[in-house]
Amino acid sequence: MLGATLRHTTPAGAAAGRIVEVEAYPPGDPASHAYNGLRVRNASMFLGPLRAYVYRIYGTSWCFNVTSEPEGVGAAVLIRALEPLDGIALMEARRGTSVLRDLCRGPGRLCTALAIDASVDGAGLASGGPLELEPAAGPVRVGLSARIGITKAADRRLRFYLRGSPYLSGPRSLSP
DNA sequence: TAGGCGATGCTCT
DNA sequence: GAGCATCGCCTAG
Repeated sequence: MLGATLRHTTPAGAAAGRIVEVEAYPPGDPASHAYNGLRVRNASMFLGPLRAYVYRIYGTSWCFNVTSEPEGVGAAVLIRALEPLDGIALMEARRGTSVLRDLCRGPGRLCTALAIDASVDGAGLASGGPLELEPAAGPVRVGLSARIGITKAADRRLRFYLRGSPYLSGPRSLSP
């Protein structure tokens, strides 16, 4: 996932960014929304690989995940931050800021910038559709750390980021 | 940069 | 009724 490009095309235009930070929520993980089995809310996690799983958090923000396991197995990768690439004016308008570093730094912010909400929950990520995931162009330098903002299984090192990227979320100390 | 806090809509117990 | 895979605004240093 790291280094891949996420693009969302809407009637307002296209917006895209390079994925620089993710967190894994694998099968059997107590912190995963799929841990307690298939529910209405988490149904998209069980659809098979490369599907969108979108949910609302704290009543105010959306979070975007990409499913990662075969159909029937609930697991996903949370996209935590992007490096803005295309449609920057559109993202600035949606976010209400022109600070490039802040456009997609954090899971809720990148959803606002790309206009991702419940309407794309369960959608496929094949090229040609409104939501697209383009593979990384080349090798990337990966760092890892504990995940941010969770309480269960908080010690597992399942947060992955592009070393040296200025577009990472969380405190600097977490991304050496 | 770090820490506190309110807003807000679910799901689960 | 509690607890969140968060954010923006504020203050202190």
